Amino acid sequence: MAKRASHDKAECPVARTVDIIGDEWSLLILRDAFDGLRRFGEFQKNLGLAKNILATRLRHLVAHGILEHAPASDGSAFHEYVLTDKGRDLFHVLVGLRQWGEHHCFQPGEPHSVLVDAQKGQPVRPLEVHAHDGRRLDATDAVVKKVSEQKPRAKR
Amino acid sequence: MAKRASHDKAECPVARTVDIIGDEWSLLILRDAFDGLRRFGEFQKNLGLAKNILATRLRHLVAHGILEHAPASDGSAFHEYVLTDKGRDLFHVLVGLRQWGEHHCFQPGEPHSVLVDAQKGQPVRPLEVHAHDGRRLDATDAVVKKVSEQKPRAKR
DNA sequence: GAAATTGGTTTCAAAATGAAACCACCCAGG
DNA sequence: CCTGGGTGGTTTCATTTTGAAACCAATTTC
Repeated sequence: MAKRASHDKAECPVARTVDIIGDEWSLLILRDAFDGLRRFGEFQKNLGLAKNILATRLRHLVAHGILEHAPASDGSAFHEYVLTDKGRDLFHVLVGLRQWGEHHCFQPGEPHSVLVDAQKGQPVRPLEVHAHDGRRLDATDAVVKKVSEQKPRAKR
Repeated sequence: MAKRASHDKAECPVARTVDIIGDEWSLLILRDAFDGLRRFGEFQKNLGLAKNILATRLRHLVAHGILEHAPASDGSAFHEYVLTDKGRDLFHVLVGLRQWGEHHCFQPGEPHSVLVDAQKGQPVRPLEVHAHDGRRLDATDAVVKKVSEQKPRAKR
């Protein structure tokens, strides 16, 4: 009776995404993956989570094509977990989480890690949402149009 | 012994953010809040989650200053939950989740809701990460600089 | 060839979740 | 003013998930 809710068939893309990566450990695993971590032991050590939990999360991310479980690049017989293209496309999400945290989760002057442009070492710009015509949008300028409200497509 | 992990003192802003909003229901509540939902019953009906869970999540979001529990705007004696400025700053995160889902969680031709510019009705542009100097960056162009690697600040 | 490291799985207790029952307050109608 | 229904929860209890630790097989190192 207490089955865990699933949103994998929702019409809302946010719900489907959240259904896949919307938990604490998955997001932190992805953060570490973007940071270059690859090996089971690296994730486990860096995150400090139980190995069974890590194993299930990695399996899940691999099953959804976000990570790939490939032979280790160091020539050993072990394997490693690397971001796929699909996984790399989560970059914006992680940047968004990071920038919000930088802005709202630290005291003034409290040090935190920073995301910088690898070439110049300068911090990246805050994310912005832009309209199709280039105007900058904030939350009140954008609305969700449900499927039922969308214009029926031209034929074909 | 099975205490839930906490990252509220991490030096990584992603970890702190995820610690606060990194769960399925909180993210979906926020999605609905951006969509204009305000009342307890609206959230409960739209999300279909148990009332006790909703109550704890809302309390948590209010405690962290993301939602505000204010008297209802319709003049009744009830209250409603509205995004604070801090909460509205999560817009980019939700947009990121949405765009990834649009791109990766639907079959070609499968309908989904769309985030559009309220003025013109056009879909919003995909998010982009830009360097300080305006160059567009992808995941491989950006690196996290840990606190320990940062230049000690000039005096003062 | 032995010992340590890696990458897990298994086991079990503790914590979180979910469904349903319950309850207090507000509000509308008569 | 009384009553019935809607709103916004809290409580209770069963089920599920998590987390810690023990265990284990394969690999690598010594």
